[in-house]
Amino acid sequence: MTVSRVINRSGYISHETRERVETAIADLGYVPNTLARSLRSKKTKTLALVLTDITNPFFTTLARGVEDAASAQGFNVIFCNTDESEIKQEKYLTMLVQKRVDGVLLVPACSLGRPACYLQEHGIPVVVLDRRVPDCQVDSVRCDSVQGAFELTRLLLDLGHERIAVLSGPTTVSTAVDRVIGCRKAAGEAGLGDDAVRAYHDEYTQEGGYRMAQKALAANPRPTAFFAANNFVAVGAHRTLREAGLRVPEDIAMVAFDDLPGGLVTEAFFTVVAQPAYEMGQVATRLLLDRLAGTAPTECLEAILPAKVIIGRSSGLPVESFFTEAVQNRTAGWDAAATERRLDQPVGNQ
Amino acid sequence: MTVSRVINRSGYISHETRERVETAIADLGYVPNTLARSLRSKKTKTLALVLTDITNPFFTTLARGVEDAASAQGFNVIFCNTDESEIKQEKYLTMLVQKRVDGVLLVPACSLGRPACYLQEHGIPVVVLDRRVPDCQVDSVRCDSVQGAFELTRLLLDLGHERIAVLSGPTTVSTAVDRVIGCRKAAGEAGLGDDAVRAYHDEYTQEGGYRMAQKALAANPRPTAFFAANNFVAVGAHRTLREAGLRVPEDIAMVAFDDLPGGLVTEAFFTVVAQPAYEMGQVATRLLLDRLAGTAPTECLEAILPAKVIIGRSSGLPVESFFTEAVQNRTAGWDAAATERRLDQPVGNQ
DNA sequence: CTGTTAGCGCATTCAA
DNA sequence: TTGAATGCGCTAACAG
Repeated sequence: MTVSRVINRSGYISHETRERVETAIADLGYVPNTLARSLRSKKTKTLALVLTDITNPFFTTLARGVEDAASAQGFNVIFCNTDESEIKQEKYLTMLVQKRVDGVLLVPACSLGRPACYLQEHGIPVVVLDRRVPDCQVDSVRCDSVQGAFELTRLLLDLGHERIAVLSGPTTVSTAVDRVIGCRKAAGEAGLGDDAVRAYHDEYTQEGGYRMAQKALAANPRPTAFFAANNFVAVGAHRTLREAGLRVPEDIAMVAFDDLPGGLVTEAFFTVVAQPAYEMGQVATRLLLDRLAGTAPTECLEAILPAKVIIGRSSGLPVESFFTEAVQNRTAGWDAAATERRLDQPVGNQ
Repeated sequence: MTVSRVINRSGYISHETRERVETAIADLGYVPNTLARSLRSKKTKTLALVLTDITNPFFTTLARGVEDAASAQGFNVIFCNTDESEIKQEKYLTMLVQKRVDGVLLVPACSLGRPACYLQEHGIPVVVLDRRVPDCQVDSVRCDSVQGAFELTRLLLDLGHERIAVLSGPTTVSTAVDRVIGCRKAAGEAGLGDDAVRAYHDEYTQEGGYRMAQKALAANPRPTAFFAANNFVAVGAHRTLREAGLRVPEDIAMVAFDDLPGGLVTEAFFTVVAQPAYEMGQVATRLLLDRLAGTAPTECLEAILPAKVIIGRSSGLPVESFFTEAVQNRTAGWDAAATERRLDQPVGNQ
């Protein structure tokens, strides 16, 4: 119909017919059907964000970044929680292919590349978020976990700690592995033996943190500092310490990965490496949209965003904050300027 | 094609053709197109959850309840953040009509019924969540804010407080209004004058709480207790108190609406009325799905779920917890058994 | 049990 | 500047 032209402002239309159509639309309460449009155009204007748990404030913030960036270009976002389950993840991915979403932002439930490749094989562009997937050529956006853990550990070493317990996540998750590596690296460079750092692995949850902290406390000699590899783990570990009657930082020092948003916490208690979650979401989404638009370079991009150390009371250091030095950006010039501009602003507080 | 029959397991198919089709599907990497299916069947198997801010743990938890209940029946969920803006809300609602979602769960950005009616006029069932909308016949699921505020205030009154500052949300939001009413009601019944309760209104954010607390502190005589009408406000108000060098609860007692999830907080600091966010999402979604299935009764349902008082250190009371007595449920028998079964379990911790 | 016909609502292409 | 024809991929309703 001519109606289509009116709605999409395409082609030539006389003022008269345009108005006639517009009043008819208003009278009938007509609303165009996106499904039919998408069927025809093979574009859904829809992205998907597949993540492990929207309940985690880190992902929640990231999700806002994604949604804001997407809706700025008229795209909608479907959220999918995998709960770190590969079964659920697979279920969601096939669903997304069936729905013909234009692109997917994926926080992989495991460290394998298959899921991302699966989408690519079906012609759906993917950006992997937060975690590494070694065996797949795919765009990705994340922070440098090794570097962040390295700096956080340096803090502890400078304070004289020589027995550190790393309470980390599942060994299938790259961030959990990398944060242990970064911690060990710092201890090694400080000339400490391998037994200076003891690593524990469990779920990235409060319960996991609680359990790992119990195990760590049972070690002899007891660690003098805890390194929690994520925010939930930190909270769980702290509960263990409180129940054991141990004070932080007087009896045991703590540092952690991932900030808690300012809306949730009255004061900066934990010393953390805060990842720029909102910006990660934004950058990843813009990259994905650039891919869809054909604006991005053909090779596969990898954006490593800077994290920020925020000193809270838990480490025993005087309270201040600073950026990590290592601002890697291997995106070969892609939108780097815009990205870094954003990152001049503080990325979190606790 | 016969293919359709194989995929949908509808009608009769010989084992042989079925297998032939299935191998072909596997060979070709064929994936059915949901868009075309929806266009034909006029069903998208998609719900939408429109809320004000996914960053708030209350809504985050609610969203999980929605997603879990929806995906249990094969439905997907689109999330939309309105940031309390009616403009954004309207934009999203028209988008959802265009997308022909099967149903909408709506946390209205304002207290008017228009948005809900708009959807209903377009044949999309709606369940309103968390807030009242007086001028519209629509299903709704929420907690009793008046009752919750009443009980929380009673706690303060029992401790001898006679000057209470209610730090509430925007006057356009029903919960913000109701929580003030409940507080006033408790003071009235305790025989206190109108000046015993002083109400402040601002945004439901940390900043809002911070500002309101500053104003409240400036009053002469100073209030002896703060009632924060939501979790973010509580955190902001607490920051004000800390900056003013006032201790909680020694110098000023605090109670608040909305729990902070266990994963985020190491100990129960705030005394709160915790709303069963996850269950609210679940109940609302099941109600909506029952509507879609034609299983729900024809009249308009209103489910008022019980909240739970959790005693933390902030009020100055000994720490324990109990359910509110008032478990209203005006859902006329609808799934009430299942709902209440769920609610026997604790609904939050902090 | 299997295939055919037709149409969901839109936009591309071509004709008027 | 407008309209008519066509097909996106699927399934309801029939035939075979």
